[in-house]
Amino acid sequence: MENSVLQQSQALFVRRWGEMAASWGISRTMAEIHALLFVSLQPLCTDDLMEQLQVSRGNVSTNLRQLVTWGLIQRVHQRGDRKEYFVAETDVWEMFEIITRERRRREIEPIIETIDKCSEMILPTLTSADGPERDEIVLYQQRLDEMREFLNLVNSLFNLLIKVGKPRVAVLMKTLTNFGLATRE
Amino acid sequence: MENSVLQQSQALFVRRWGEMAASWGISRTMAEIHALLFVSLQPLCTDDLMEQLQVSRGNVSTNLRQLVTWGLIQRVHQRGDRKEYFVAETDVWEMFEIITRERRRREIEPIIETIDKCSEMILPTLTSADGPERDEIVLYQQRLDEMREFLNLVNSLFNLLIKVGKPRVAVLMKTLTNFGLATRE
DNA sequence: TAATATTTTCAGTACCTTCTGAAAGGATAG
DNA sequence: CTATCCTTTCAGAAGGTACTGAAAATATTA
Repeated sequence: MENSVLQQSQALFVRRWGEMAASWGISRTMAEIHALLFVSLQPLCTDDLMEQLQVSRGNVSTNLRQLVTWGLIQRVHQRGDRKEYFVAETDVWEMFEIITRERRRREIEPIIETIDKCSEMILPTLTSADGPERDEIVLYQQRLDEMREFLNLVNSLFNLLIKVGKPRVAVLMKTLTNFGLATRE
Repeated sequence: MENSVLQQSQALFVRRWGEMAASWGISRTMAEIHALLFVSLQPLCTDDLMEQLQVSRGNVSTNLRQLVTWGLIQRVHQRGDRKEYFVAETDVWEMFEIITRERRRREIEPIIETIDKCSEMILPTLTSADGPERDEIVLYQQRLDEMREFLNLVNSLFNLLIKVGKPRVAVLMKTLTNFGLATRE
């Protein structure tokens, strides 16, 4: 089969998507598999993915399983074919929710917990220490608080975005833009 | 020098910060150096960092240079000491702006450009193709558009957040929360 | 100027993640 | 049941990133 313009365009998208994911700490191949399913009209099977991405069966299998666990793709069956096929979640907004929920749980929550623990640790010393040592503790406490506050903000923003959801994003953006203009000094 | 509670707490924070950064595709050591400077009252020199993080001089030197390039830390000089010392940008909001600006430039812009290019590529074929092939192209175009729209939204949100800035974030959050409540079905 | 202190660079090494390929496991058809 | 088709697993290999340590470069002092 010759390479159609459509295939060339899709290959370009898939490659770039993989590169972007790699720089965000996500396996390149996993992202490429997801991208390929995302742009495909028909479900794809393991052999399709192996051929198009030139990777091994084991690699495809492992990454498919992870993508299913994330909830970013689903198994589907074709009548009269034993093979398993896969389709991607194609609602970009849903994808956003899935990814941010999981990454917040894995990477934002732990750092928030750690910050709280760090604050607790130094609490008793704040009352006992004095002089330059006390200054150091107070400053450290301040910086922890600021970081904690910022992470709270990020969390709230994501929650809000997800709650607002796709249908009302346009309205939200308008509100935000107005806000930006209205409070400009 | 014995390990004070303060030092233990800071070490905990530094370690966790490094782990978090690593899962976001940022070098663990670079993040640890930044975290250590962030929680320190005094500027630190290469030897301080080498000792506390147990890494080599070359490693510290390279990562310090990168952090300076990012604008996340600055060189400072101590009277009567030849050594170079470093301090971190401690305004969390400023840090956020620096990091998001750079990462958007490196990782969001390229994928947006690629999506536009992918769209352009298939534009001519849209008029010529027909039947199932045409369906496939139309669907692909739709998915590209949705993704493009989503990335635009993300960009706008970051721009707005940065423009609003630290002092007015509280007001922004209140506005957003009201919005969330007001449009809830 | 030379002597000394400090930083930077980078070739080689270590480490960690991802990938391969083949064997084992599992499902379906005959 | 056996044969066939397909998927999963995982030990070892490959590849890529980060690190070390020492030599070179640079800066400071005398």
